Amino acid sequence: MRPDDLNYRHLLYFWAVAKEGSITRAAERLGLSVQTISTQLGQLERQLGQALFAPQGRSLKLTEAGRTALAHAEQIFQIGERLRQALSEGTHTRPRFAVGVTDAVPKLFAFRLLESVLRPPLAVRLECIEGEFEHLLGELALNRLDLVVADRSAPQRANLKLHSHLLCNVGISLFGSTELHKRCAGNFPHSLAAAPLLLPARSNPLRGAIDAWLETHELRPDIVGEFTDSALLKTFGRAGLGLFPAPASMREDIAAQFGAVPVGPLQGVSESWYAIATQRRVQHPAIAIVQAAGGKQLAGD
Amino acid sequence: MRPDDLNYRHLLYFWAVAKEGSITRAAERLGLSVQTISTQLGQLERQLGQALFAPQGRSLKLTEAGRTALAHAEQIFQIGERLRQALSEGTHTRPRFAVGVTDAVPKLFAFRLLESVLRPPLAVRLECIEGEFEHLLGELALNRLDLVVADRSAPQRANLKLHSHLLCNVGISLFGSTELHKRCAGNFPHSLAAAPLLLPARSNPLRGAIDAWLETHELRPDIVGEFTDSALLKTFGRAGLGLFPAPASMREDIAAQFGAVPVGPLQGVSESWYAIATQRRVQHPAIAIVQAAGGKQLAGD
DNA sequence: GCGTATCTTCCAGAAAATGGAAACGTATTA
DNA sequence: TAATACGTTTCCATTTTCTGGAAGATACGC
Repeated sequence: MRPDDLNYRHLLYFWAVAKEGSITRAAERLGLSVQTISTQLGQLERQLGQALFAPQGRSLKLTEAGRTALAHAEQIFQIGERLRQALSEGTHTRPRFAVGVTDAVPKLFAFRLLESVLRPPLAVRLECIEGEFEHLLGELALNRLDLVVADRSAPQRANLKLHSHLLCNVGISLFGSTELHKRCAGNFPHSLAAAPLLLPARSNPLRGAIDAWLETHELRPDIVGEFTDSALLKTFGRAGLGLFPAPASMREDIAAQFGAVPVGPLQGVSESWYAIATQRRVQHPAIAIVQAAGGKQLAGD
Repeated sequence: MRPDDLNYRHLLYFWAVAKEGSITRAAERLGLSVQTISTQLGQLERQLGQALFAPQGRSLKLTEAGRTALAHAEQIFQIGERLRQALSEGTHTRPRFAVGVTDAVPKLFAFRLLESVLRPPLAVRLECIEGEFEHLLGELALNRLDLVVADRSAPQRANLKLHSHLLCNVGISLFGSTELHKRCAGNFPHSLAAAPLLLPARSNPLRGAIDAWLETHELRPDIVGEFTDSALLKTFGRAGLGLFPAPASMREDIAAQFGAVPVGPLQGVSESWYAIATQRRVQHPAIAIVQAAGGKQLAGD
């Protein structure tokens, strides 16, 4: 490699830093130490003969040259990622559509959202990945995912151009087996005082809203379980181990699949689901379909 | 860097090998040893999990996966090169147009070919590079040049998609100072038997044609100098040190600039100039202008 | 001011790239 | 058929580059 050739490893680190907005976060995402990134970044700047970042307080800000570099790097690594995928998936006829879904999103909702992209005219090969919200956003940034469906919108980070599209906002009720319903339906919500409850984990935005709701109603129910995965939560609910929160509008599905009925509404508590994508010149055609499907479910409520 | 990330250095070497058609040539161009390239290529294939090349006799042939990889690599390194240039040239308003010109091309011809791109509507910043034919083709392959003007067309190498456009074909005469003209113009070409001659170097295609012409006429003139640079050759000619070959149609220019007049035509000897470009989706707009300018000079002859 | 968060510099150990030597396989030539 | 030329691959010691611990510099918030 000639000395004046671009060092693509350095460029990759630069790209990560630019998108994450800080060396520290980029180092985390790349699984490297900050010194390493800082050093390589310095080498890249020295080689290019100009600064890509300017110190901005205790963090960094892209220079004009940096913006140019970022725009090019974005393209380069997008193509690189496509190459990696093209070679790893062999010669499938169906185009790939990779979606990350956080645990908290009801499987049925995700299913209805995504089922249509499998059918013509798109007929993609759907690749579904579950995982931590932050991890999924990382994969999105690396162009390894086309879309993330989550129960929260994306934090706005500098240069990481994410677009969060609200798919659906639903009111939440507590559901329970018929037995629990018998015990708790009367005098709701005061009947909850001694009721067993299955709740989302604290990392889940819905959990915060439910905790606040319990607070206002001065209720101290017996929290018997916490889950990140909404399906697992409902499976425990099906066994009658506790009341669990779920979208009021999914009453029928929950009755059919989990044998549970609404015990009472959590007034003012709602859950939102978002489709999060990177802003690209050419969006994956399946994204529009998914967004439309989200809108339909919203209208159906 | 994650272990399953693309190694862009390896990809660069693969790209060079694919375009050059052999590891040996790629190693030469990159200034590395064959073992190095071979090793890295092997690593890339192992990491991707499939062969990019298949042995074909004692050389290599792209596999289907290799063709996919090449197409992507081509884009990646083209963008990388644009980035390098965008950053090195700062914020010029004029778009860059980089042309390689081999020594053998008369400067005046090159000038007439290229002058129009400096003027509106294109108004590019012209970057002229002289050098060995092979070296210039290398720069072209690396996308560091947009066009090469040379006295020969490009050899057809596998995967190195070059397009040679014939600009001009001109008949050659021998020119000389008025003094030499006096000595040699009578009884041409037999008068050449004892005449001092300034000729292009043996690497030049025109030289082959001239040698053949001398052979057929059974002439053994006194070759006093060999030059790769046609301008330097003519400068010696101007000093009266020998007769020199030049396009018959440039008579007036040569009289004005080098004080030399035609002594006699080399029947059947001609020189061609070519504009050589890589085949891209979007050609540099200046290339069309240059090709048109070449056509005009041809018409004028 | 003091603790904390962030980037940078220095340096030694770890990892990767590199090329010399030689083996191997295939085409060309005698 | 053998000899030769050409091109790739493998082995391995050397060189270069990358990496992260430690410590220093600078900015922000309380």
